[in-house]
Amino acid sequence: MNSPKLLNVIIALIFAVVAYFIADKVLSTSASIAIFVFIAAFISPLFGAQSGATEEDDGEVSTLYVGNLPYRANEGAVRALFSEYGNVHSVRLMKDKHTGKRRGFGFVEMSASDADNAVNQLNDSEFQQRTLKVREAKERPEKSDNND
DNA sequence: GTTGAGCGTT
Repeated sequence: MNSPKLLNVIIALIFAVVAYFIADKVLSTSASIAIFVFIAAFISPLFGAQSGATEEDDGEVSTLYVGNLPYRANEGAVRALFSEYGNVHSVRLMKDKHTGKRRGFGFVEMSASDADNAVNQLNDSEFQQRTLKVREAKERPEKSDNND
């Protein structure tokens, strides 16, 4: 199960240990325990969300390719736009790995049925005074969990 | 700080 939330949990754990050492150096020993409990309470919902599946799962999630996006557009606007046509699972705007500038295209993950509707509605449509190009993603499977 | 067809990252 590869999820970005898992990374947040690991970071939270490291942060808890670091906070424990810092609290142990600065504050007293009893207080350091309180810091650890405080951090533990912070990462508690993270574990619950991982084993509880609190997010709505429609089962089938398709990845949509969105091109011809304006450079001033952000993921929030794209997510809001696609949210009008269906349940948006995730929105990722691709940026250059060297400069960090937006390349003008991104990927939107949403339900298969809603995604098909969003493609037919948002494809060649006007967004931020620009014509959007919405299509199904060519590569990258949704199931990236292949372990022998 | 720029540009304008395209298919991507832990």
